[in-house]
Amino acid sequence: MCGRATLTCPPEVLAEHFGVALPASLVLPRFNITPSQPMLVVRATRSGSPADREAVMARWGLVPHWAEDASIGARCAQARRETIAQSAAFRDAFRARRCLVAVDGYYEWRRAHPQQKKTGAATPHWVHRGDGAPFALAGVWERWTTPEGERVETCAVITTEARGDVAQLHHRMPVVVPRERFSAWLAASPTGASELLSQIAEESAEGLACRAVSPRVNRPEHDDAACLEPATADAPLAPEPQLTFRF
DNA sequence: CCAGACGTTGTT
DNA sequence: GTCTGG
DNA sequence: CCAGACGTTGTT
DNA sequence: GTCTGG
Repeated sequence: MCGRATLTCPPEVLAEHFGVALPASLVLPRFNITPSQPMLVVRATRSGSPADREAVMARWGLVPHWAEDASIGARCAQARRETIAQSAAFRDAFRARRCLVAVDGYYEWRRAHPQQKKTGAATPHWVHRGDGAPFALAGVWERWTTPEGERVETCAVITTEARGDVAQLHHRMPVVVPRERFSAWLAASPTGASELLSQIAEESAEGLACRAVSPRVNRPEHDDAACLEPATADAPLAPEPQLTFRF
């Protein structure tokens, strides 16, 4: 879950919402952001006050500082809330390098029936805020140095048990940080971060809406507004339990 | 002591 | 089936 | 997350 | 880098 994302809102909306200047390398709009691609992340500045933030682009798929090659990043696009504080790959970042991953939606694929594994019958859904605002996924970031000495910034999104109506889509969901908790999340002490994360996770479904969209988004090279087209109601391969436009 | 893992998803 | 690339 | 590849030799 | 398994 949460293995694709969107960032389609105007840059001035993003800058205002997160209280940052946007990096020059940010490309907008994005309708199909995949793991391995740059994500917009907001973090505390190196020596600034808790409210002092900066935005940078970080490759989606965290690579721990001790990794010998970057391949582990392919399996570290998400970090489980339940284990992040103990896991070797994520715990350092969780203590010292938490961030906000800026999105205005993410995709969730839902199979109507368990039997539909190889049949390509998973339907993509776009999860977004009912009010259309961008929002923040709880994340962590790392700086990895290649054998050649090049520095690469990477990030991961934290997932938790699905809450509320989003649970109808999937049993996991990203942790969503409400705007009033931005500073607390970025500034929490290493010990306080776990407690805060649990609190934030409980509220993660609030304000989210969802709609079934075109399978066009399945292909990572499709990065355009057609990905958000509502799924055509005809030719459903299987009856779906009532779950449609918005919660 | 050294060697080897270090992660998530989903699916059965 | 499993891994890599996007 | 899904899509697509998944292999070797030799020869041009 | 650090922990677990042998």
